[in-house]
Formats: sequence, C-alpha cells, structure tokens
Amino acid sequence: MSTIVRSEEALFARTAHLFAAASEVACAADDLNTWATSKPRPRPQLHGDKRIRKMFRPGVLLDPRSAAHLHELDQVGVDVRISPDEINETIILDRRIVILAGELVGATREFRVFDSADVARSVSTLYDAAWRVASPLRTYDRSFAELRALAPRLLEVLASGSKDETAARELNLGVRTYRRRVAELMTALGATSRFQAGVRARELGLV
Amino acid sequence: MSTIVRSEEALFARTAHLFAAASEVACAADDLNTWATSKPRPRPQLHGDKRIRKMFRPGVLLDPRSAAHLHELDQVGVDVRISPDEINETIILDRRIVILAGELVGATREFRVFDSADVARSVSTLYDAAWRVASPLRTYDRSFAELRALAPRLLEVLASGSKDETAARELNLGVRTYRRRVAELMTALGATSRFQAGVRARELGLV
DNA sequence: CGGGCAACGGCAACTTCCTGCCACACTGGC
DNA sequence: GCCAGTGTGGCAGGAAGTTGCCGTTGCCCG
Repeated sequence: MSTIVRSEEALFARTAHLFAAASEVACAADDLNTWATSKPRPRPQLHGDKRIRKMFRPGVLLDPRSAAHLHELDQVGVDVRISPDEINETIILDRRIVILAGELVGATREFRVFDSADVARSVSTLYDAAWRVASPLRTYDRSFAELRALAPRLLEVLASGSKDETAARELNLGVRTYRRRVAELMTALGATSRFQAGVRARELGLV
Repeated sequence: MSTIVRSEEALFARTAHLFAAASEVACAADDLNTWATSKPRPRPQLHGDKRIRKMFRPGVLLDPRSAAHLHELDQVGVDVRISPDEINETIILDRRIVILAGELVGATREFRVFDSADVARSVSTLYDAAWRVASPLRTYDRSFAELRALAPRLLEVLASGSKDETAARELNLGVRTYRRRVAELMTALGATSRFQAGVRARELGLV
C-alpha cells in the first residue's frame, strides 16, 4: 500500500506509465526542480478528458524561464495555479494514487507512493482546499507583473548589503514602499527572514 | 601598457607562461571560483626561489573543499593568508605585471592587465599593506575551527527562517551568543546584511 | 590555591526592520 | 466635476536584530 522510492529517476521509471494513463493529475511543488520537469519534457498531450492541475509557489514566477514554462503549460490546457502557502511536493493520480516527497537523503529525494483510496481521499481533500485559495496563473500573473519588473533591481540592492534607507533612495522609492516591495518579494519567495530570502533568491538564480 | 582581457579563458591562455616564469606571484581573491582554480590544477611546483602569496576572504574556509585546497597549497609552500577585509581580485607577477578583475559582463569577467612598473609598485604597496593585516592560514584556521564546527547548524537554522529566539534555543545557545556567532559568520562571509549573507552562503554551497 | 583568561549569557541602549494607519495624489468611469 | 479604487510615502509603535558592558563560570597555569 505504501512504497518508498529512493530517487527521482526510480520514481520516474516506476510511474511514467501511470501518468500517461491517468485521466486526472494533480500536483504541487515549490519550484520546477522536480523530476517532472528536470528532464526534456515529453510534450504534454492533453486529450479532452484529461485534467491536469499544477500548483506552485509564487517564487517560480520570478525566474523568467520557469515563468515561461508555466505559461506554456497553461497554453496547452494544464490548470496552473499559484499558491500563497508553503506546500510540500505532492502528486495525485486519478484520486487514487498519491506520491509524497519525503526527506532529502544526500542529494536525492525520497518519495512515498501510496496506492490507496483512503489516503488518496484525504490528500485530495487537502489538495482541493489549497487549490481553492490558490490563484489561477493568469490572474496571479497580472497582479504580479509589477513586482517582477522591480525584482531584479530590488534583489540587486538587497544582495549588495545596503540598508533600507540607502536602497530605497537608490531605487527612488520611499522607505515605506521599498519595504513593502521587499515584503512582497519575501512572500513570493516563501521566506520568513531576509537570510532565508537571500538563500532562496540565490537558489532560483535571481542574483 | 593596459590591456583588457574579456574572459577567464583568454586570461589563462595569455598569461599562463608568465605565471610559470614568474619568481614572485601575489594574488588576492574573494573565493576560489577563479580561473586559477576552476581548471584541473596543474600541480603547483615550487622551486626554492619562487614565492607565491595568496590572500582570501574567511568565507572560503567555510567550504570544506575550498579549505582543503587551501591547506594543500599551504603544504606545498604557498603563503596563504586570510584577509579580514573585502578585496578585489588582484594578481601581481614579479612586482611588474598587474592583473585586476573588472566588471562582470554577462557570465564572464573582464580583466585588465597592466605591464608597468609604476602601476605594479602602487598596487604592490596596497597589496603588502593588506597582506600585513591578514593572518597566516594556520593561525587563522585555529581561531576559526570553532565557528566552522558550528556553521552548518547555524546556517541551517538561519536558512530555515526561524527568528533568533527560536534558533538560539534550537542550538542550546543564549540569544546573545547566537547572535555573536551570526555576526562572526556574516563577517566571514563578508556580508553586511542577512540577506546578503544568505546569498553568499548559498553561493558557496553551504546551504 | 589564587590569578589570569576566555567564553557565555543576561541586560540595556541602540539600530534596523516591519506594519498598521492615514493623508495625499493619480486614474478611469460616470 | 465627482467618486471610487489604487498606489505612495510619512509617521508611529512595535518587533527583530546588533552591540557594548559586565558579572559568572570553568579552565589552565604558576
């Protein structure tokens, strides 16, 4: 009922056929560095009766490449939403099979695969709840455009180590507004401290 | 008298023979991601009359691989010192040829090569001054051992976004001491804000 | 044993950062 | 023009982070 898979490769090998066969796929991830997207993507083919939902953190929109990929998905009919909350990597197939990302063991991540209607029901409920509060990509993207335009310069001054006073002047912003932007950026990055924000920003290659 | 070299590769191609011939080499760098070390290193051979000085920021000692490399250099007779101050990448050959790192253009760095006794004299003076206040690797490393031992856990809690209060408890430290450690870490990373520290830490692959 | 000596951690003063509140300016629709 | 909606930035009060100071503790050495 519950199997542990030790690496992304193994998971891919083991479940690729399930993905192909599934008529409903729901997944959530913090970023795009997952097995699903790390390989040259098989062009997603959507027949009318297949529903794919994907949920991400706002941070991915800060990376132009990732953002482009998301829009591409959106284009071909995948439901893409942006979740304001932290979410663990989760995949649900046909409300039946659940895959949860687990510990990072060394460089590879472990996954737990459940083939159980009960587990699937519970997890689906949670997923749906998260899905409801998440915004559709296009909606979110519109409200996000502004921040994304400012982000590069914002990240630059942040990474340069200047203090808010200086940084705000640099960007011709009031200190208040500057901080508002920083707060938004941190939310987008899912960071609760500036240190963490720095790490995440670097992780996403934004600085 | 002054030549601009557009990339690290070009610099390497152009100056490798100078390095081989030089009897005195002095260089400074923030980290080890420089052309000198990015390639499979030609085993440095030191004949008795060749003097090599290298100066780095404390941050490099936080990365075990880099630290090991430094000690290796030290072993074969290179004078390695750790500078408490920010230093731009600088190379001086035989107090005659000076190479200064310049702007980052896209992904590659520009270098400026001077072949002038005057320039070399000035720069050498500054280099020597910085050299004097820098600590020999072994000395520094001893005083640094403690922080390095703590650093991984410190970075972990920092990167987890917890606030000092929580983090200190996590590490069984007083808040005061915790912050002392954070301050030391930031100094080691050459960071003046926690955001910057996060970026640097991630850059060095410490988180 | 007593006297440095270094690390610790509490305290306090200070700086930096965060955020709610509000007045102000700008904009688009009526 | 008027009005609602939105973004801005000052201000204030509070939270978080930074630093000097100092008493305490444990340790090494004479």
